[in-house]
Amino acid sequence: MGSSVADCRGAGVLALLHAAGAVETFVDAKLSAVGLSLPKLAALDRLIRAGGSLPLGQLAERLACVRSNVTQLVDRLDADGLVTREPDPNDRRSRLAVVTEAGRLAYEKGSRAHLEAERRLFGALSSEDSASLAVIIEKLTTARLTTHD
Amino acid sequence: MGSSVADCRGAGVLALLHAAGAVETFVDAKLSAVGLSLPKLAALDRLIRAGGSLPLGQLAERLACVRSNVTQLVDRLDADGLVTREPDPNDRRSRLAVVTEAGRLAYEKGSRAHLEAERRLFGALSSEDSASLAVIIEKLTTARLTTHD
DNA sequence: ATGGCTTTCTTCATACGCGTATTATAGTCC
DNA sequence: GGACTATAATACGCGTATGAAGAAAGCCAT
Repeated sequence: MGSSVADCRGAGVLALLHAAGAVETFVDAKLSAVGLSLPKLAALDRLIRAGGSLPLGQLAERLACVRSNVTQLVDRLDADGLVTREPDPNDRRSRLAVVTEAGRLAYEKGSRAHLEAERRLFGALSSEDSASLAVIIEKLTTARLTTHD
Repeated sequence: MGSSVADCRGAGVLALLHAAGAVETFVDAKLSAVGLSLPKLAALDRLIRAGGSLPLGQLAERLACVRSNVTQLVDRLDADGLVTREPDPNDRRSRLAVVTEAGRLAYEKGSRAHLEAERRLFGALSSEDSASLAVIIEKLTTARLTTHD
């Protein structure tokens, strides 16, 4: 992401976005040490969980983003040698993103980096904090939908 | 912004980033109705609070982002007619971003839209929730710094 | 005063997200 | 079988973020 939303005082939207931006920056910094970014790690994660390959459209769906975005993300992963594009034998319209060996390796390292970052950040929270946070996140994400007149 | 960080289960980093992305999307949607975005509103805010104008470097500092970013943001605000660039009488290296009348008007509307979005989102939270969130945000943003070895 | 650092802004390359064409392939219906 | 529609990937334009490198202006010290 990279929010830029500075301001913060109080616990309003801006404070939340600022904190999220800081968290993301922190995690991304850890990941960049192994040549990854959060979007790249997420893509590798979906591919590996799916058994090593997916049509780009499927990948887009699992990443909850638009197709054109995945096209570009896979371009970058391809340039990094972490995935390759191969024809889909079942549907000639479709192309498969396939994780390479280097991709699996990067995923291993990236996952460890991510877990470590998570421990650093969330280790500062008590278990009640974590529980509150889960509730708050739930409320915030559903608030928009219900007030969606 | 648009984080793309899908996954979410539990209250880990990914869930937090996902929620923040959703919140940002929501606020941005409200702002786009008045022709603004969060970065643009933030820039207008800093300029107006500073009395109507700032050198670009100062603006970058107050937005907590890099200069090149502000150059482009001011380009867009300029194109929108919300800000103009004027020479700094005190230092010819420097250029001032100056809010226009249209800029002040947009700021008024944008602020109202932002406040309304805030009410919608945070209205779903109890006052204990808000208090917890403030604490959590504080802990998360300082955790990184203290474990910064 | 001139030569050398610093500061200010801009430009360029890159990454990531969105939406909207456009193109190729598949499936369907007359 | 040929036209229509649905779907997959891509191309393109744009907003927002970063960082590196350049140009112009100021400052300082010899």
